Amino acid sequence: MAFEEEKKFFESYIREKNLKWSEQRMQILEIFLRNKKHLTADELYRMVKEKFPSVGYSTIYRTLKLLCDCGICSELRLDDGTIRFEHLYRHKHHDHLICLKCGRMVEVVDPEIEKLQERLAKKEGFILERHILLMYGLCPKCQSK
Amino acid sequence: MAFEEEKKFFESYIREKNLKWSEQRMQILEIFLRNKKHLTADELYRMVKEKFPSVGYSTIYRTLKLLCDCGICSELRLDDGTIRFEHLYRHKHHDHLICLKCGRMVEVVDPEIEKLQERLAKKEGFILERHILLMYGLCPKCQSK
DNA sequence: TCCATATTGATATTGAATTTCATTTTCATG
DNA sequence: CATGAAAATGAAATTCAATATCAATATGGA
Ligand SMILES: [Mn+2]
Ligand SMILES: [Mn+2]
Ligand SMILES: [Zn+2]
Ligand SMILES: [Zn+2]
Repeated sequence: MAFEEEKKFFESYIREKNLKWSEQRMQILEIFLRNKKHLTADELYRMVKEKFPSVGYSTIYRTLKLLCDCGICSELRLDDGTIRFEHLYRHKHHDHLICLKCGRMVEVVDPEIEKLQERLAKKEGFILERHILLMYGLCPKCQSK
Repeated sequence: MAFEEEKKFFESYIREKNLKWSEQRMQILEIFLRNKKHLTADELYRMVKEKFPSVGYSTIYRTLKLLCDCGICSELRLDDGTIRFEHLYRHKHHDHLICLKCGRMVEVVDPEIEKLQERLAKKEGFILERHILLMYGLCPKCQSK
């Protein structure tokens, strides 16, 4: 099976916290990793359910929480309130371009923007910890329709 | 009473849409405007309730929706999912610095950041429509504690 | 193997937001 | 002014994602 590294990482986190390994947790992790980023909890639930029909909704949420806690995944709250989960393990910080028509999400980083944010914060006396930048518009494909 | 201009503006919007003027709507608008920005629906509800004890929760939500539709107020969805409403009438676009400790929100704009966002979007072929930038950190006061 | 403890999944519960609906209010018309 | 059609209101019911509860099950150290 794939994603041995992430699975080992998750397992050590689990051991460290005196939690227990479980088939469900590993299945959820694998399916989360196998699929492209930015799934909702419900989308993930349906995918896991296909291979593992007995899985409960709560287990999805509980496992996602663990995955967020250990840094494998991270929650992204969009403009409309929906929460999507994205890969964080060995992924650097990035912002998002989101198509208003088809929902496509492009991951981007602009070091200059990041730097200017720091400058802006400093001007107001803030010490920045993190930020969220969501840019909404039309992707190339959706512009021609 | 204050905010005559905004009230007139709201009233014309209401007439235009063949809706009806009501005491509640005007009270809600006035209290929304009177208070500093970034209230939650519930905070606004409580404030309106003080002067107008019979008001219902739904009327708050319904009026906030109208105020958003006509451009007097706008919804700001924060990182933790809470929705706050802010003044939009004669207020320009701005982003937010938010203190993680005390919740203080500072409104900021950096034209360079805005420009770089456009550049970044163009690089990916996107046509930008809007964006949300939330910067979280510690405000000056909260740094010394 | 034993067994304390964590995990699971069905179900119930939460809380913000919305919908429903009987009653009240608005306002164009006469 | 009245009148009445249509909109607005507030209480209550409903929605929906997320969380909590809890009896049954699985895990893993001794
Ligand atoms: Mn992403
Ligand atoms: Mn603001
Ligand atoms: Zn698109
Ligand atoms: Zn502060």
